[in-house]
Amino acid sequence: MNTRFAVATHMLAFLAYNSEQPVSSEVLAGSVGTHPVVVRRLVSTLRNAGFVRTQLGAGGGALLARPAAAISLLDVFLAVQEPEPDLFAVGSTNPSTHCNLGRVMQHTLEDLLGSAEQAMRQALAAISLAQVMQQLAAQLPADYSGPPPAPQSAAFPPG
Amino acid sequence: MNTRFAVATHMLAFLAYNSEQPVSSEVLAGSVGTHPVVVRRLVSTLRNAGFVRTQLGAGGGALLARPAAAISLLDVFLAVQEPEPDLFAVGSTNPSTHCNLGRVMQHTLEDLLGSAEQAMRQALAAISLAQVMQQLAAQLPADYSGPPPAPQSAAFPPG
DNA sequence: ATATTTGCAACCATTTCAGTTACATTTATT
DNA sequence: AATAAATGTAACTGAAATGGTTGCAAATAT
Repeated sequence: MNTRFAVATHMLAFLAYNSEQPVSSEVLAGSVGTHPVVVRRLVSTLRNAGFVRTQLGAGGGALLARPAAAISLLDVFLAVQEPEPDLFAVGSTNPSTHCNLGRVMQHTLEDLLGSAEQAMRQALAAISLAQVMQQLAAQLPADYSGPPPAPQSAAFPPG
Repeated sequence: MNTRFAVATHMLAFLAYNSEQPVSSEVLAGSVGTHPVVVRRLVSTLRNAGFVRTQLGAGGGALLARPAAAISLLDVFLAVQEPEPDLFAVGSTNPSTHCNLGRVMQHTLEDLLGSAEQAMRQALAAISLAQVMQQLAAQLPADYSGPPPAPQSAAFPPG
């Protein structure tokens, strides 16, 4: 799997903390550990999905577009994965249509493996960005574990 | 994701049906829709994992090494994926160690997303190859839906 | 005006993957 | 003993995906 889901979640968490003002792609890239253009690509996707909004021009950047409690990890997962990922790639196989087993195998696997994928989706749906923040706060040093710090504070210096 | 899991499951199901005699990589490749060498590569993996055994030489091929009820789809999944797949690729990100959020994000995501992956694994663990066979039988034409047909029958002509 | 920043297209290097070729080895059959 | 059939494995290939990078137009704050 690619890193987009993990990176997108990381970015959203950052935005949730710094919810006061726009965060530039450079700052986000610093925290996430990638290139600003990579960040902008992902932000673009998240903007189309309605999770963030962006401000152009100097002092611009990305902002969370809805409360962290209103974004589930399943939302994020679906937004950043290419259309219909088909987690187990059953659809990418080419079973023989002349072989009876081959003919029905694809359908059967889609059924059975689909249930496993569904389980994963339900687990992701049960986690909101707000919960991610909570878990993060519990692991941050004591002086940062409260609500979002003052705008552009040193809490998250762009490494 | 790659197609190895789906293909391996297809192959195992084929072997479970034709449990009487060895099945050649060519026949398997015919049903699965790939190249015999690709089949042998996968068979090699499944053999190391203890799911199939193989017979060298003329008339040789692959055979199921244990009852279909004793192979879960999680077994197959784990055997066929490269070591520690890390479904969500959290470990492949490089969050900044200078940014407090970056520093704990990886750990937090591994925790939270790990629970989703765990849900998927449990769902896979709950499905045995025998169940796959059952579901297959239900979808095969009536004359094939019984127990395994006679050895080398026309039930699954290698397309 | 100027500096900052997004948006986006284009390109590149790396990796992964499945398909393929080639060939040594093993074994059944005659 | 000879032959044919089959596995085991290494190596190469082409295509696709992925993430990084450059470049530049457009927007906007100062």
